[in-house]
Amino acid sequence: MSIKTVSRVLNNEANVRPATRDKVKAAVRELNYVPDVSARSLAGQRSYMFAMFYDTASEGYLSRFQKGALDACRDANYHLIVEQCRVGAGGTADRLAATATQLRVDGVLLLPPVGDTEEIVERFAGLDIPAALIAPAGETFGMPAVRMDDASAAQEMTQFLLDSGHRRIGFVKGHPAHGATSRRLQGYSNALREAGLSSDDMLITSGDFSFESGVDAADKLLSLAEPPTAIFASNDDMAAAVIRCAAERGMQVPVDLSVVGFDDALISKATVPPLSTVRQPVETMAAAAINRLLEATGSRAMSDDASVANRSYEYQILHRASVASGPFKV
Amino acid sequence: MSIKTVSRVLNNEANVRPATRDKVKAAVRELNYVPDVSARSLAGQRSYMFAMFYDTASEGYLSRFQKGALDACRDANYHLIVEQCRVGAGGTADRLAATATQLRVDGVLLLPPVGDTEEIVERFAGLDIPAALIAPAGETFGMPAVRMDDASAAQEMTQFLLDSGHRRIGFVKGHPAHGATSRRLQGYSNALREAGLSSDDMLITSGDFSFESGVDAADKLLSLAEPPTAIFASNDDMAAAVIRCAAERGMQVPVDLSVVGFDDALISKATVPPLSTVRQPVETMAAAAINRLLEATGSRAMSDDASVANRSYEYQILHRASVASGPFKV
DNA sequence: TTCGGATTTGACAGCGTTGTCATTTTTGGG
DNA sequence: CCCAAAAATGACAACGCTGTCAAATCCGAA
Repeated sequence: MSIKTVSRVLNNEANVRPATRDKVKAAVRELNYVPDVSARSLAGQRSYMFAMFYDTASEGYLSRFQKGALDACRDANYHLIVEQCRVGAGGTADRLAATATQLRVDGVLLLPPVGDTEEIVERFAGLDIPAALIAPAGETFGMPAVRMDDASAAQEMTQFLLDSGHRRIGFVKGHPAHGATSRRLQGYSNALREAGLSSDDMLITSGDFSFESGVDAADKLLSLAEPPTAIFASNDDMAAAVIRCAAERGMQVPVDLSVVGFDDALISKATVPPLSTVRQPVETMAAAAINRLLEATGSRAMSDDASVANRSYEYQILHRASVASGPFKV
Repeated sequence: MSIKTVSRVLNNEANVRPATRDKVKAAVRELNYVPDVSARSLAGQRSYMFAMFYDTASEGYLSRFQKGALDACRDANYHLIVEQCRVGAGGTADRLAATATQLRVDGVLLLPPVGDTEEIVERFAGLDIPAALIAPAGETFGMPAVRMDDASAAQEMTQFLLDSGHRRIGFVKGHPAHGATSRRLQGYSNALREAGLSSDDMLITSGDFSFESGVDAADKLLSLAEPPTAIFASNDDMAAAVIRCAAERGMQVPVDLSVVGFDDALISKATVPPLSTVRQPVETMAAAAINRLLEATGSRAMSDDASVANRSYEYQILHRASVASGPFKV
């Protein structure tokens, strides 16, 4: 029983007699043997490692995404290296590429806004390391991408506000570096346009997904001479900030102001009233991204699911108590 | 200029002539060379990798901790592998040990409740892989531990409620597997005892750090014949749930009920009114844990800071609007 | 200028796997 | 029962570094 035979068994290669295979497996269990990942990646062409690059994800997004990715990795006996970076800073593309190279990872996950950054995406397109883009904005250079139809979700949510009778609907944008930001704004605008409403630039404020930026945006919107009767914030943290601001001004949500968010973050259940929001299948998307990388590595049979390249994932609109309907003055 | 000399320069070893060193560095920059981590860990005795094992951390905790750890890793040119596990499940200790071994990591971070699980901690004590325990409950087997004085913080917070005139103070416990859970309860009890109050078991409810468990606990406490005038929840998610429940019952916080939490999670700023809470230096503790591992690996000079072994980290009590004072009926 | 010791550099053998290819064993047909 | 082809197994180099130790170079003092 040579060392090579053991290797064959552990890698599930063909041409090993069942009896031998069993004997090896027994010994492995007996000795509690685990193959050394470093040696494997040095000698073979796989490292059993993926890297996940992110900048700043909202708390809930990071933990949900990471969970989905880790579950998928575990199933495939892979490990996940996480790395934080600043997409704005110079040399980030080089550093990420260098990291992926020296780590010999079999693939990388580029979370937003990393996968939205052309310089970085282009860099990985030039490397021969598979990269999966999560919710990217622009050019994918033929790389696998996993995304949700943010525009439709935002449009649907806006439509819901319109259906509830709202005509002046404020919008709080997300972080400009994220692809989702423009797609969500797009959906909002589409809904207004289809309803025959002219969009009022005063009603569109900028934000960066942070609670604080939501406070600023809400202040601006609620101080308007003609304030909106509903506000759609690009994520729940900012929506919660809007609710908080409204409360401070003595406004009652949803009586005086309807508010909706995006993400179904934990915070959306804690606000009073709870927020209507959009739930993304974050864990599923993370797992899908890992599976794409696995396919690229050739370690996973192309499933039907996978053959639907770059498909969009289903969102879900959660109706909670933060929206009121009624006739509003125009 | 042999390959060995390059190795010496990259590892900052002594006995390389400055001129040689410069030449090598120039070439490295020129060729964009990065040493292969797998080869390094196979040949040498360091892998430049740490592993972080966690079960389920609250969203905010995970992202803050991970950030602190990653920042510290980056400074030392280390990488971080994350792995999720279920401490309750059988064989977890073996699997974690196997993972750490096959990965050749230079150390592991055991987050709560992983580092609270005797079986797992004991397993790592037997391995020769340095392990740092984060906020552990029990025996540390001589391993480096990084913790905060949860008991003092909870006691101080409870004292604050007492000082505000509250005499019936409800308590919502955290997840029983976490060491912090009993320490926080301890602090609460201590404060009551020192105030000469007999503790009422009816006022102590169980929870598991989740929002939902907070709802259940709040329902129980607020349904009491003699309900508390203040509730101390072991974390902010549960405290937010308490506020939400109170609101649903038509109670005004803090007029009818004072609520305090623990963690300074994002959610604590979103509640109406915002929560008084305890802020832990999570990032600092994570960085400290990494530094301990670095010391254990011998790659970091023992700093003064470090010589204070297993010291506690400073918390901060944040006073926000969720507590009212006044005379309450006893 | 020369010598001895200290400093700097390099040659070479692994580290624990996998890939390649040769060798051995098994299998089935005549 | 023998032989060829197929299947199973093993020998060995290589992956890109680091550790060890020997060789080369440098330095200052006599």
